[in-house]
Amino acid sequence: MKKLPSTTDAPLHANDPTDTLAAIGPVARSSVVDAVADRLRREILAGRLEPGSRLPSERELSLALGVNRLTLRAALARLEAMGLVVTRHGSGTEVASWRERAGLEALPQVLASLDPSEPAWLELLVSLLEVRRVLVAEAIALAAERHTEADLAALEARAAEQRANVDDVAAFARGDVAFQRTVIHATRNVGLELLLNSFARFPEDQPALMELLYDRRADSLAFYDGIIALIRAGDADGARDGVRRALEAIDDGWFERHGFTARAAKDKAARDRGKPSSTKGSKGKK
Amino acid sequence: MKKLPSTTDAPLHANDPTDTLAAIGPVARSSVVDAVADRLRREILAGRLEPGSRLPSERELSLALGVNRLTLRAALARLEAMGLVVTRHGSGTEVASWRERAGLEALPQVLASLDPSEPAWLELLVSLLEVRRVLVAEAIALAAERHTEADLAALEARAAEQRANVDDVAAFARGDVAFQRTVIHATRNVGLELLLNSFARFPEDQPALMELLYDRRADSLAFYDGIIALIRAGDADGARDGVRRALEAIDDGWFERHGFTARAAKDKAARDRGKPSSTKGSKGKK
DNA sequence: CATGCCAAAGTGGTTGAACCACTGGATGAG
DNA sequence: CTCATCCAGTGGTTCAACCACTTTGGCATG
Repeated sequence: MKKLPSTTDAPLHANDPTDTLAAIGPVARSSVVDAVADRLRREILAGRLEPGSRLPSERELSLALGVNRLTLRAALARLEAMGLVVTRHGSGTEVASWRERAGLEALPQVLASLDPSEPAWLELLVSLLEVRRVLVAEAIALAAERHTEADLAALEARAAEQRANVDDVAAFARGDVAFQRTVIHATRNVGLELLLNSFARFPEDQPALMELLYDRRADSLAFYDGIIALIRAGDADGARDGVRRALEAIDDGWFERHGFTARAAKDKAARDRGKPSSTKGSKGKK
Repeated sequence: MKKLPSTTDAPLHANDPTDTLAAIGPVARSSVVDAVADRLRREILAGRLEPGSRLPSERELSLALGVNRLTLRAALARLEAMGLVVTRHGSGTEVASWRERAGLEALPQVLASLDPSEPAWLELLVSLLEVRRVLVAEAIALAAERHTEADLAALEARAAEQRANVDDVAAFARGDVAFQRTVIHATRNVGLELLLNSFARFPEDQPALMELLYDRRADSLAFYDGIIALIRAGDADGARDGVRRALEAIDDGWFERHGFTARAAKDKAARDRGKPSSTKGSKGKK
């Protein structure tokens, strides 16, 4: 029987005492299938189980993990829904390429399964922030076109709530999602709403990352006001460009503050192959 | 025991003879849990099971559906992973609000669970196309910045393949996804790659919709050439604006061709509250 | 020798019954 | 009235057995 690359061996059971220690973490993983699914998810996302390779049979694997076959099946079902694994009746279960099958909600998880010192980690974070910039800019632009007075009032309310959250990272992260949801509500676009959902579990799932990303919360408060002003102004195209550039500046600042300057710059240089620095506009944020 | 609003009653079993007849369709739904999950998914997405309401207990529901409790559980697990349902140990399973929890991949499914004559259907399609426009434009812009010669060659190859697919909608839809994947590969952005995955199952899952959306395949071929030219030119900002406007024109044309003119226009008017028609650019597609 | 059938082994899929763990409201003591 | 306790009902897990599908390799047939 093939043995999985072990992280923490030991049978996975509901009242495993280690859970008590980890209770400070993401949340007590009380369920066995949660534990099994998490374990396999990490193995796959960290690349220790290669895409295309076949998993051991359910009977073997369940034995190896010390859980019932049905429990393992529940975990595998979850992974399959996530697009991390493909199972075919009569044939077997194979590891899928998450890049080709998983949805956006996998990105935070991949990020969490890697170490920030790895180059891949930085690449993923850059990708994530890039996507966020586009979506935020577009949402604000559409909101500028389509908002009502009620939307503006709701935004003001959310921004006010956030002022009370500056000292609590977790609360602030949740509040930020709430603010973005309010913006998106003003766009009347269901697709953006669903897109946001992929980011929404982020705060709960990856509190450590939140701590990193949501430094400078006071600055965010000012940014909220800027966003509201842009939406109120109603100039979609202007808002789109302004927000895009403002967010680029913010993200660049974040990388510098966190000592990614060299690598980020190198990364950027490698990308801007022979192109004039076209994105260096002069337009400010507001 | 509460009975579900019935669509097709009758116990759901593997070798249901109707599957043979439907084999031409999406693909033979051979699995029981597939059938159960599909059934419940439809009930929820079509709004027949209201968000917030509690599902019958697993024991009751499995009995009502004529399947084993574990089979039902597998289906529920899938729905939970999709964000359509939330289950709490000891308490029960309740229908979640897909707008607040589901990912982008739910959009095509919701679309498919509604009738095109319903107003909600049009709203969803408009949302979907809007999101697609943004993502495609951004992908092309980033590709313009970061592509290599190899990327361009791959794009040419994909475009050439599509010329052979003009007569086969299904093949063309798959090829279109492949083309977009190649564009996105040139962006070096994993997030966009994952985002595309949410659209990738579309052709397999909703062939009927493909028939509708991919009329005018010859025009798409020309559009491919235009995209490649834009990427080769390397002007990110120009590409972004150009593609955005071209796609807006294309989508508007689609709505007109399919008799949504009145409603789409009304819809649009309701949105452009007091704004000058700023999006009416003059730039053509290439 | 080439072809096609088909039986066997191995894989995932489904079942029924039983038991465990958790939640929330009913119960009853203080 | 307040609070601790109990318990009925819900989801979670296990077991052992069987069903359905895929693959493969050997065998019969041409």
